[in-house]
Amino acid sequence: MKGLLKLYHKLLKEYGPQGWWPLLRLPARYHPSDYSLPRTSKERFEICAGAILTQNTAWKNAERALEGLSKKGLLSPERLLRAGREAVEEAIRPSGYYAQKARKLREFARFYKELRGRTPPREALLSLWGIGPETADSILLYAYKEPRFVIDAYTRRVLASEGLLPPAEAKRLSYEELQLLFEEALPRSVPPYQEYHALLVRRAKELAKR
DNA sequence: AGCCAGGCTACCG
DNA sequence: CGGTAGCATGGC
Repeated sequence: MKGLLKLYHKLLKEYGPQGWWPLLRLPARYHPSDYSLPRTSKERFEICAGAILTQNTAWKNAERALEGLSKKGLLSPERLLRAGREAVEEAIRPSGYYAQKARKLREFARFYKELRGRTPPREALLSLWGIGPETADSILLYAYKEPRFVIDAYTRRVLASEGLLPPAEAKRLSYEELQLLFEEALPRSVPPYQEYHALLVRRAKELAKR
């Protein structure tokens, strides 16, 4: 689908680089045009945790949960595992679904530790409780810099509103089918995958304002 | 005062 | 397979 590449350039021109994924230690959180992050295992884990905490949740609330974990010194796999379930739930309460997300974080933490820095296969991520396709691909793309295009609810809306697909089609196509469309339309490279996904979210938010 | 937010699981036909 | 209830808090 050729229109996909055109849309990318259009959105990039209109909004500029978005600098995803946000990190707590950066005052502005976002880091446009800096594709060197994450640089440490700590930052990598923070991205993974954020990907879980933001499931069906506004980023602002996910960020509060991350800050809650950070403030209590729980933002690491070891500390998450050592802390009690209740302490984790309490720290992440603002992000909602706190009981489920506490379990997801702790199960992911065990998995993360066993990786010892290696990049997980997508199938391994998907086999974890609480990690679906979008969360897995967000982790791979932003935390591990693997070229996997992330599809979310916004993607479908923008495709339809930009006239690239009939609304019924945008809805009917599976996650993997949509992902393939984007991955075939773009150069197989991490920065454009990161930017395009973030730009689609940006666009969808602008759209929602009216 | 509802509706929605950077989903996923479990269970249904 | 596709469709849907349940999970929960905070912003608008």
